[in-house]
Amino acid sequence: MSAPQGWEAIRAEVLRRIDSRVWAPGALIPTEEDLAAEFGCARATVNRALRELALAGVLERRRKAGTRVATHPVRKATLDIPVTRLEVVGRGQVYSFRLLAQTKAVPPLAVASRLGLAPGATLLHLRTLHFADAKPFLYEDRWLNPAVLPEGLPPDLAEMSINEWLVKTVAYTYGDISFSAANASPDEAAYLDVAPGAALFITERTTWAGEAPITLVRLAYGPGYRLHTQV
Amino acid sequence: MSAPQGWEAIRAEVLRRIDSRVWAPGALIPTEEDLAAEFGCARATVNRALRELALAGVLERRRKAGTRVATHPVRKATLDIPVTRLEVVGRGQVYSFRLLAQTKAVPPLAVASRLGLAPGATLLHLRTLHFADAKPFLYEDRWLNPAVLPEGLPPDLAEMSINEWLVKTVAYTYGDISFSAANASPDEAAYLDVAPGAALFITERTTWAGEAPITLVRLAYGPGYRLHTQV
DNA sequence: TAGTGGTCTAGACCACTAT
DNA sequence: TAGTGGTCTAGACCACTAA
Repeated sequence: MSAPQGWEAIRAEVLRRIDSRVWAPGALIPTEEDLAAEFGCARATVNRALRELALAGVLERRRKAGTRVATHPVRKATLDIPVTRLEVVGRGQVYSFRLLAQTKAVPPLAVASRLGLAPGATLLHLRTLHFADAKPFLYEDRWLNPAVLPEGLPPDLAEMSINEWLVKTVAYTYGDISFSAANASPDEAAYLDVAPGAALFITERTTWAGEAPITLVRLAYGPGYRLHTQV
Repeated sequence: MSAPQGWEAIRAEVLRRIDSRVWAPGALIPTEEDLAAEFGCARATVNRALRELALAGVLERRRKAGTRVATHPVRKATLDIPVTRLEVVGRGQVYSFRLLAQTKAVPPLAVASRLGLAPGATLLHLRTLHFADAKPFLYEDRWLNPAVLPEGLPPDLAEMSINEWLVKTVAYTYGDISFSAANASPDEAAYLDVAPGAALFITERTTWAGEAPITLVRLAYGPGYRLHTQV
């Protein structure tokens, strides 16, 4: 057996009561103090359990108003955003990558404005193809702000992909991510070895270190890719 | 000003030290006890801050081994999974939907097995088209376990979509979600008013109440849809 | 204004694990 | 086995807000 102890047991019991409709959606549940008395523990322990459930979107809490079972469960799903190499290795496949192009260029206006840079600023433009078991897995198109690279690019890009080198070298404090779908352009189709127009899963990330933009990267995954999580 | 106080201030300071490379990736940081002494607070307060950062993937903690700055920041992104109606309304558009079909049917084997049901079990099959400002927004294909519906389907489906009625009626305790991309089938293209083969953003959810499967639903979003979050 | 959640404290014991 | 994080306690004060 491994019955949860402590705050996890309380979280489980609260979930059970919600599931069995002892506490219906929208209903007010007892105060932390009352629950602590019922479960014979400190209020902080109940607080920990209810706080986690509120974070997960199961409960809605407001001071003075008390705690309610969420009516519209805006469930929160937590996604892991792994480094590509580890993602491939985690599937039991062999990882490799190939740098297709590395240039200095003035980015499109949309890129510059997304990064909050003046139009006309020069960025590094890198395009990389990542492989799983020697099969194309991911096409990466990256714009990189040279100002955040104290020593320029690493000399040896054989060992480590740009992304991995970046996260070791330039810690970022803030970023945003979006997911969408797009039809493969002729170029992308050729790189990923799929039919032109195939539906690709697209991840776009922008990252910042404080006020300074670091990079904007677009990842195009071949057909069959799935991002998966639990709620 | 609104300088953070308490554990949030500690979290901010730790992030600052990581960002400024006072604590490099992979480095061991002081123990909770030491930090509590430095910041002049209780160890529990430091623990709260470091726990949040570990949850976010910024730190890696192990008993006895101490706390390290994550080398491969498997950053965690938190996504909100809203009810479709609220998603549309949240964009400032008018929401409506149309139930295209409602039948009892034996689902494909893949569906039955994903739900852990015996092959041959009969499920409800619902197909719904959701609109934003009278434009097709989302095509929904849902299999529903009738065993979890104590009173059958609601008589009036004009007010509330199936999904919204479900979450009010059958609280679920567990689910999983996956995101992918797919080319629009001829049917989907017709419903969503896009070209056949257009890249659609696909969300698939399976939900459970305890041991009982509730529903498996596939949502196909038209081109232009983006799921967005911050890290 | 009073009720409720949010957080902090000082101390304690325990669980895990590097050595 | 000893060091470190994980959690709990009993009590306190504060922040927010419904009534």
